[in-house]
Amino acid sequence: MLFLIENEGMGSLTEENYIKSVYALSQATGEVIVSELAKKLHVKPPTVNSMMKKLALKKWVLYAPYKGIKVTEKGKKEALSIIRRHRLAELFLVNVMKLGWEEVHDIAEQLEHVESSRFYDRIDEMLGYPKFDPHGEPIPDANGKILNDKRIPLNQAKENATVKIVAVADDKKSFLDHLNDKGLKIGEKVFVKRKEAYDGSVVLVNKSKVELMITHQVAERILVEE
Amino acid sequence: MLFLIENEGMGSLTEENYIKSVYALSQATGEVIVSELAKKLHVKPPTVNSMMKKLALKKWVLYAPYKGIKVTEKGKKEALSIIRRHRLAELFLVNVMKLGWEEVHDIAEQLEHVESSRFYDRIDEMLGYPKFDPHGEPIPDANGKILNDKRIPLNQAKENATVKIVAVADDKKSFLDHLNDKGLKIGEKVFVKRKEAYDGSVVLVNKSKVELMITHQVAERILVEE
DNA sequence: TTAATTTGTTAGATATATCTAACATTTTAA
DNA sequence: TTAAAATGTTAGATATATCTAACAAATTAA
Ligand SMILES: [Mn+2]
Ligand SMILES: [Mn+2]
Ligand SMILES: [Mn+2]
Ligand SMILES: [Mn+2]
Repeated sequence: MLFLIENEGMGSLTEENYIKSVYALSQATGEVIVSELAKKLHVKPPTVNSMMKKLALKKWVLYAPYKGIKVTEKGKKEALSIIRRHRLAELFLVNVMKLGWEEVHDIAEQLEHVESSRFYDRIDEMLGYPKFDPHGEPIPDANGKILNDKRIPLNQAKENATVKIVAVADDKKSFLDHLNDKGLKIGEKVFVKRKEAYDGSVVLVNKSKVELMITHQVAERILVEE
Repeated sequence: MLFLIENEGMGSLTEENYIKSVYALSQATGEVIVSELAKKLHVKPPTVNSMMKKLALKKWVLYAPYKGIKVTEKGKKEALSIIRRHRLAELFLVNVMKLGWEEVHDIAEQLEHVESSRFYDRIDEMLGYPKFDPHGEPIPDANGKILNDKRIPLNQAKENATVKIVAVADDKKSFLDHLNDKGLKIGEKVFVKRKEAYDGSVVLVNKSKVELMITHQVAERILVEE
């Protein structure tokens, strides 16, 4: 006889990574399609197909053949709990362990799967129940509530206006190394001097009156306010 | 065609756990046998058999049919590196994150597999390059050097002598909770009043002149000096 | 020293997570 | 509105890590 233990509520490391990506894509583009997920997770579409069937059984997603993927409330809660652990870990690595914001993401990808509420409760406490991670991303609270903000990508900011950098939409090392080189960081105010129509690049003036140019690729990953 | 990537030097989480156990058993009993490893890892003997074949291919162990398991220098180095990460993690959790010594082992079992030398170098640095973990176990240095000490289990200490508790040979929560109840901790000096011949229990007098009795099971897991 | 017991190995099955090849459906373009 | 392209699914294979059942070797007891 075969006993299938459903393991309600908990997920394998792989399942956790899938639901996190499903949630992230659903935030960006509404509907999630198999091929996008496959690209994001560096797997082939059939792999996504079978994993989505599995997550559908767990009620983390709704999945009908050829109809795309929708996250359920349950799946959203799961994703936010992982995102919370990821962002708390990143802030801990920067604020307590004094690592650079460009090197913490890969470590947090591992720490987010540590199973121990004591560990995360202490991190949260030591950091003073923080609201944002080192990249300016909001940290969901223990109930999965997350701040909904009105930040825009820098490439959508108006010309001849001063904006404040409040977050980055990418926390990979290569991108953050590039920002470090340009001297751009969270909290910094910059004046948007010109947006080139041809290639989407943006010319900024920083607080030391120095002019610098960033490409569209970079501008769309910098989130600003005002 | 099939390309087998040997993945030299690195090990999966499972392989890491096996070599750690092989090393631990080899320290305790010299020769490691399949059934002991199986018991320790809560798997069946055939599982150990096939994993040992795999580790033998990686040159972490020597393994001949019916001849038992021997750790190689390479395997020992691997094991000590994992033990180093485990013990650094435990001390970090106690000293920096202020968790109790009885609750850190299970978290360290997960943290020891985090792949990031930066993470462990910073922990080491923050702790001031410590020599012992919260349970008194020596922390191997980055080259795998580990202190070889002359501590003995409390049940082997002489009667009518004062000894200092320097380590515990078990860091599971149930055992440490028990020590917490008895008020016994690392650094504490106790007088060995009597060792019962019948059941191996030990009667101690603590520094407040209070008499307390511990069973053989507990005494053999407390390591003392002098 | 044979027989019983313990210990170890092989063979074959199961579960997870992945892949490729073939086929099906949906969307887009002619 | 068909044909082509893009996207998704199924079937079947591979790799890892585990198991049970059957058998083999070594150890221990009678
Ligand atoms: Mn991140
Ligand atoms: Mn982040
Ligand atoms: Mn431990
Ligand atoms: Mn320890």
